[in-house]
Amino acid sequence: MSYKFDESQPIYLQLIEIFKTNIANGTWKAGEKIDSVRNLALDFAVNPNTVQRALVELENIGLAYSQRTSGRFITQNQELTRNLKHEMAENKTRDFVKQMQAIDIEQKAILDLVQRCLSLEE
Amino acid sequence: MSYKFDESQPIYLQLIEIFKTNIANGTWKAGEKIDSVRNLALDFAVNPNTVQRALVELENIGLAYSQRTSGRFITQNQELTRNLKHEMAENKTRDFVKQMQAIDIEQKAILDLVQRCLSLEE
DNA sequence: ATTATTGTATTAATCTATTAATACAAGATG
DNA sequence: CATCTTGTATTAATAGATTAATACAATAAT
Repeated sequence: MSYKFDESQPIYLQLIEIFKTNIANGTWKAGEKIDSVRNLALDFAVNPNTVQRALVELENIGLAYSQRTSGRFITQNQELTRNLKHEMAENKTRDFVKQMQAIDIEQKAILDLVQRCLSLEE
Repeated sequence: MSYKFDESQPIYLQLIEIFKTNIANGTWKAGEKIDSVRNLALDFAVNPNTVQRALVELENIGLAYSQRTSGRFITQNQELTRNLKHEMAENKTRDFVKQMQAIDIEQKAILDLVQRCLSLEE
């Protein structure tokens, strides 16, 4: 694995984002077992406590649960994982539009930019 | 003024973003004088050193310059301020699209979301 | 039964962002 | 000339994120 972390943000927050992304895009499926804290820490080359902190957050929002000795799992609740994807998509869109409007980009120009960016990848 | 800062990122980085936004959207025009470090610090309710740090960054990328005792100014170079707007717009678009693709949203869905978000504000 | 692996908890150390308190230099202002 | 306002620099203190080194509890694996 081995990610590059952004220096401008705490690693545990970036881990949360990565984990949520894994759930949203189906890399981590509902009910599936997650790799152990220690292994994840090795993969991401960070301290186990940092991973632990991010995973506890994931539990707090109901996306995962842990079983003391058998490991940690993604929630069985497929409703939740599906919602996550939509929520993330809508939040990111809202943020994006807000930022574009803050620098005074017109509606049509926003759509054009997105379209152009998408068409670069076909 | 008085902004709410995000706890997930250093304030000086958020200040840089705010200042760049001010330039990009024309709030701070090319050649104009900026408020003093001390006043900005009061406005944003942060330490003068934090403002100073952000402003030095602004100078490093050529968007501002300081005159020892008369104050600090936005660059006279209108080319630069115009470019800033375009660069920011393109970067934000690229980031946005990347994030949306990371959570497995299809091209058409991305455009739909943006369009829906924009139409909510007319 | 023993061992290995799991999550969890604790405590100290380190590093960095921020605050805070100043001081200095230089030009503008009165 | 004296004072005020600039930007700038320095140093110490504080707060929070991260690392580090362990230890414990419970259960799965052997």
